[in-house]
Amino acid sequence: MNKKKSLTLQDIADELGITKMTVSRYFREPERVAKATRERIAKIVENQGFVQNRAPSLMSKAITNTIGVVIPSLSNQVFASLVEGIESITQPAGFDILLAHSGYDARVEERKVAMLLSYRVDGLILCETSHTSKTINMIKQSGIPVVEAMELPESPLDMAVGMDHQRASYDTVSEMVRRGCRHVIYLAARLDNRTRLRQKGYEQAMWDAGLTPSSVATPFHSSFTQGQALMRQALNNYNKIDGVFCTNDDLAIGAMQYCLEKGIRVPYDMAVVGFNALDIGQAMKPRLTSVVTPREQIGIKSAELLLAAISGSRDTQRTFDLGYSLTEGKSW
Amino acid sequence: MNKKKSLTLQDIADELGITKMTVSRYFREPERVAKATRERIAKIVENQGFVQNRAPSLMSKAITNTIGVVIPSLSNQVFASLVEGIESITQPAGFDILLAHSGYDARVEERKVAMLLSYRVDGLILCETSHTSKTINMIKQSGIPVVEAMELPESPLDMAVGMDHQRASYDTVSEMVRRGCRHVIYLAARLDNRTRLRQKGYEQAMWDAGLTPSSVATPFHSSFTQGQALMRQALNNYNKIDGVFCTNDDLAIGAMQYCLEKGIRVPYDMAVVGFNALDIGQAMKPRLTSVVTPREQIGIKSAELLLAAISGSRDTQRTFDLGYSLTEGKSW
DNA sequence: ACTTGAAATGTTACTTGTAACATACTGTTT
DNA sequence: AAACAGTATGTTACAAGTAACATTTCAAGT
Repeated sequence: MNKKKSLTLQDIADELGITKMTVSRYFREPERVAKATRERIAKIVENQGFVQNRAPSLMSKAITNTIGVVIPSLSNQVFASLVEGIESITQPAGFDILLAHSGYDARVEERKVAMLLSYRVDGLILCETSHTSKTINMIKQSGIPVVEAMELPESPLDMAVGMDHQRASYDTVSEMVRRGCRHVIYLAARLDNRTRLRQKGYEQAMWDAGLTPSSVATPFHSSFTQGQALMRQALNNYNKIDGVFCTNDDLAIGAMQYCLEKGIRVPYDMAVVGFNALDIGQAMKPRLTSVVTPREQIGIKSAELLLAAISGSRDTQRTFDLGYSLTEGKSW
Repeated sequence: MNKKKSLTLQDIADELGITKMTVSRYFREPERVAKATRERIAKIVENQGFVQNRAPSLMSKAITNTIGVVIPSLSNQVFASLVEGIESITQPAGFDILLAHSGYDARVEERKVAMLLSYRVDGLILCETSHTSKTINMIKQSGIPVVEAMELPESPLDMAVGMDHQRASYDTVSEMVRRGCRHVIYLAARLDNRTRLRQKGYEQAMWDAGLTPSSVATPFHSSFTQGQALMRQALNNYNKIDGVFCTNDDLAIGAMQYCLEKGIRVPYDMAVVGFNALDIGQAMKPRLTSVVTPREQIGIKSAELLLAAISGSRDTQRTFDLGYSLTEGKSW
């Protein structure tokens, strides 16, 4: 079974003794086609499982009604919510999403952006702020609008929607200190930019409280078992820890489990705080305290801005801070 | 900043006083282009961030070097591994992946398949076995090869790679009984086909052991908090439970946490077994016993079969069972 | 000097849907 | 009967790469 020569508008037109133009109209402005003709076309389309070839309209039309989205990971609830937010806007607007993932690697992002641009997407949403120069070059050349989602880079490529990770971190760690923690350690996995920003906020908060920041990191990407390992390492390296601030909930859960295993009581002996407020943290005993990131809102706002820019009506504001909040659990 | 009229091969050719055919060759078979010319083209491509328009080649070439992949969810480690497996094969072979997600909904799958087919992908990998008739129609019409990954449907659309969920379930529950469980309850979230198959296996194992199966289900999609809720419900409804078999690890973790909270000791008072063997289960105390699904292998095999079929060399075998194993934790 | 052949580049026609404009046909109004 | 509006459909040219074949160029072999 080879790839068949696919059915075309012309094939349908021939079968009905009309021209492909009428069939083309059937799809784009059906009310312009006589009801009888419409039904005859519909019948063939149904029976034969006809799907239009998108290529010619990519060529002849300026707008393709597609946007490209590059997320770093396919298994992170954070980006799932982000994409959900995006789709809630793009789908009713008749836009398709081409999705790609970069594995947190700027060179992979470059490859994926090139692929998306080869399909002449009308806009891009990226979830990272560090890009290769080739990526930047290609995007500039294409002239399409871009939203960088999640962070608030100092000089965005174009537009940015996100929150201030460093500040969220600063505030949260400050509150840990206010609640009595004196030796808070920062646990970090593979260092992407958001991890670094959160670390900065943590360090600042510690210095400002007259305390000394210390962190434990792993080059592996974050996971529950890495969280365990980091907690073990932290306990080995430092002997007066009374709190850990984790770059995300995966690590926090792992850390909390390790404490449980070693008889370290959370929060009495050890405060554990995470970032992102995933569902898992809510199911834990004790319930995890975590920074809530407005990821679905970020997706919605990003898509709205992008569609506005595509249709030519840009906001003068380029950067949108959607803030953050906190789920207060029982882990601090 | 509007979408610019994008740079074309012709533009580059004009700038160098050659024809676009030579520039086209530069991309497809660079060794056929004189070194000097090659370098002149390269310079422009680099400087201007040129990206080829894919549309014309979608039209003029039979093969597009792309495959479409539809996964049900963007936040499930299971499908992340599957896609990783797929890409490990397709990328070195020069194939791009167009990714879409269906949210476990056959009508959304239909929309996404239509979108992918409109780009004339050379093959499809789907992760579900229940499709709308329109989906089936469109795929049949296109004539491209399809792999259904994860399960082993009785009559696959085309090819299938996966494992026997019912059997894995049967064996695992049988082992729970052998270890002394007498009142095992099945916990299920939103009923997709795999959940149903696992339930069947569970029920069969219970009947075969002379025991009565009972289950607790929720229409919501699975999550850790749903796991807690289901465990609560199970304990309310049935008063002699000594084990739960969960349709996946999310539910199992939630269930285990609920037990912990209520002072029910796992595994002494209650055995908890999950499905998929995610990292989180390994970080739990007690470590979760779970069925290991060979998802990366499924991805690899699916991609291999698909690429083989695209290049015209099909295996006679249509269905591939990659088996399963078990991580034995401390939760049974 | 002449042939040969391989390397480099060019020419032409084709892919399929769509914008823009043109035409045919119907029934209604004056 | 002529004019007209409105609906339905048709005609033509075009988008940007590529397959297939054609041509040019130039050094090597006789």
